[in-house]
Amino acid sequence: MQEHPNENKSPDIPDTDTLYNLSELFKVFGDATRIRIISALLDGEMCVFHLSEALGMGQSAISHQLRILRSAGLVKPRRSGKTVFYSLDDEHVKLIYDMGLAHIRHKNNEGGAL
Amino acid sequence: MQEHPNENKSPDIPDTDTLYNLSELFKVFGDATRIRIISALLDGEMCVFHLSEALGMGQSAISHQLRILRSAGLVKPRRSGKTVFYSLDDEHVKLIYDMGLAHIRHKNNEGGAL
DNA sequence: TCAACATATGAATATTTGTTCATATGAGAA
DNA sequence: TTCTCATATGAACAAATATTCATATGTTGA
Repeated sequence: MQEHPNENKSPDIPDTDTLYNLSELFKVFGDATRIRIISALLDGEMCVFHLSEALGMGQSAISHQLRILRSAGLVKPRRSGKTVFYSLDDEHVKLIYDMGLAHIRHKNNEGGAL
Repeated sequence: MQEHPNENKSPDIPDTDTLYNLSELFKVFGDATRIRIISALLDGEMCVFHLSEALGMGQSAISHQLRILRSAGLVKPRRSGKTVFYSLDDEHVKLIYDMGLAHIRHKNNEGGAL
């Protein structure tokens, strides 16, 4: 036996279909506008108009991106009168977001050392 | 004042530049070929030829994608004679990958319930 | 040096995708 | 109902991107 950190030699390779879905999920995170929306929603729900103001983009562009985020199950809408408030659907969203940020910062900090 | 659930009003919103880099990171995960490469490398290093065989794709396509993965700091090469072995650069890669899988499975399991 | 092999790279092409513009849907107020 | 406001949607265009083909780089062995 070896004392390497990763003991689980699981040939747990998901099928191609699952990996495709996984790539589709990350693709949703892989756009600057959508990430900015997610980032804005970390502090709580926000309506479409407010989002478009915060990001300095047209309402239509935001709405289109919200639809993609919604289809992916990353955000969910709440209607209140004429306005629709969006919020993160799931704690996983924040976890994935934070994990990505951690990676970036990790890479930034080793930049000078290597 | 209102008593909304999210009290932590942390204006910890990263600057647009950082969020752009974050989206670029997720964009790298957001391709089926690259995710399959990452998935294959979870079990250990693999050479380019073997990877192209495992994925049933041309060597050039794999090489192109490996370059993207390498630039993003997700995989690293190790040369041994003529062959180059690739492995995951960083534990974060597996963490992000696993987090994404967890999200997908989570969503699949709530599909019937909601 | 030359030949054979493994990988990397560049150009070209086809597909995907984000934004804009115009318009449609839907809710509240009069 | 009709007007207005907030959001959603569809079409069109521009930009980004993955794969293929051809070729270059670099290593090993003769």
